[in-house]
Amino acid sequence: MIAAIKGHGHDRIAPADVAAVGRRERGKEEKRARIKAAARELFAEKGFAATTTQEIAARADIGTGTLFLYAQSKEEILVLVFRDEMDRECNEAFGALPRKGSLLDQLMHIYGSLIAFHDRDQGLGRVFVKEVLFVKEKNRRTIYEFVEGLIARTAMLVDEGKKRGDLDASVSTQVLAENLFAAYLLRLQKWLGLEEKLASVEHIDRLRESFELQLRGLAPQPQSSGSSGRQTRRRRS
Amino acid sequence: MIAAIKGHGHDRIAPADVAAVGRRERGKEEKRARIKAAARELFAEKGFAATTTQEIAARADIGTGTLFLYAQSKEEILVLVFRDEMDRECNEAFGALPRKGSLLDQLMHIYGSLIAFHDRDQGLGRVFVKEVLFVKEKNRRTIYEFVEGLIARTAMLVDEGKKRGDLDASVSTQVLAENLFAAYLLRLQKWLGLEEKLASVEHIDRLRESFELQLRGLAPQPQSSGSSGRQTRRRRS
DNA sequence: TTGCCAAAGTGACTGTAGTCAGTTATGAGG
DNA sequence: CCTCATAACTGACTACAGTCACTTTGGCAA
Repeated sequence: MIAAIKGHGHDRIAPADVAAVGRRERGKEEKRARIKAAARELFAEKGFAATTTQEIAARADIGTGTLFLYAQSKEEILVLVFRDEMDRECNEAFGALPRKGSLLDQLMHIYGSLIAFHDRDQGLGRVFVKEVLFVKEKNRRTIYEFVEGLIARTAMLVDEGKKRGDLDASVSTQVLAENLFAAYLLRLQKWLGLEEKLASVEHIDRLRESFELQLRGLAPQPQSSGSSGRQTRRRRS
Repeated sequence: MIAAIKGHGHDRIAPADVAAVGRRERGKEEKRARIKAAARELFAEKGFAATTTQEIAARADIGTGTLFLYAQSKEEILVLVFRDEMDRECNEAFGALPRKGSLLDQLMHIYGSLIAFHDRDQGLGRVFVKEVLFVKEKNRRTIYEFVEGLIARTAMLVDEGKKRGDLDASVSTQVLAENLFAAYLLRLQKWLGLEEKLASVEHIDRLRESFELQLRGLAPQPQSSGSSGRQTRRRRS
């Protein structure tokens, strides 16, 4: 298939050229794509549990063993697929961010759309959310990146909130972002893991309550130096 | 082994009597105990992955099939074992609660000791934490109860904090308790799941930061009615 | 006591995730 | 062009979680 382009002698390829990365790399990328496509289809058709790795390999037209060069477990195959879709959803959500809303509005916009996303396929979501923080794969850039990326983007929102004056400057952006994400993750896990068979709308409401409480009292202090003197200002009323 | 006590004729058992629940129930309870013991030993000896369900069954002196009457998966066997130990740890921690500490101190006492507990066996902890919110077993009273129980006890601490005047009365006890637990769980999952190979002490520090931020600004308002303006918009009962 | 039913128990068996010893393709150097 | 090193690939195979058709046991009523 199209040996082409390989002039013959010593025409060095530009190191970072896109198309000229050699057959190996291109082949791998193409296989990875085929695996994702095959898995996506089969999971949609029959669900995660009922799909066998053999089937995935067959539909992707590769050997069984090859599959496990690209993912270290069946669960990781799902993660491979899901990560793409989560990224897309996430990018859309951040793209359509209401520029003039409060921080809470913005957070709900993002995390609400993620909950809505999971609402569309709870079966797969369940497995994904379970694996989320437990995937150890050689080729980084899957879950870890996704989680950290989401937290980082949340941190950006928080930072903007600070600049707008919604939040006191002494609040740690990173800690707050993690706390917000933590509330989201717990909600997701309780929803998809345990019973709690509420409608997704209710989960969104609950999440809003969590967020509200986290943001409460973090508005800038009128004038005093940053740190609010911890607790008790007045003892028992 | 001590057939005993079964007088012989028609000595009716008091319906809710502890020891006289009939051979069936006693047999089941005893088997459950044997399973837990066997699993505990084997997991400690060889780790979770290297232990087979056959081995557990053999050491517990029951058939393979029987094992799966008591747990629906290998992971659930671990949960069975771990739940007991977590309970013990948890009870000890709550028992030794510093009565005169601040809410933050109390929270750190409880959750710090849980982190220390997990520090002692990270391999098993990893599996446990992964399963925590995803175990669906017929006989309730395992994970769900543990998680909800811990949240409820956290809520008690929060409530006491309110009574002491550490927290404003308008703060939702339940929501705050869940938020605190969420921060703990995320920390645990990042620790045992992803890399983050920090020492447990560091995780404790990070957790304290999370808790501090969550409690910040929740002290009672001097006199005005609850909300600090800005972004509380919805209320919910 | 006996007979019956349902609950509990069993282990040979099955389906499948994941491995590994062996094969093939790629590309670098000569 | 050929040769060699090694990365990529393969599918027959293995180990094991979990099932299921059958057996045993316990409890109860006649």
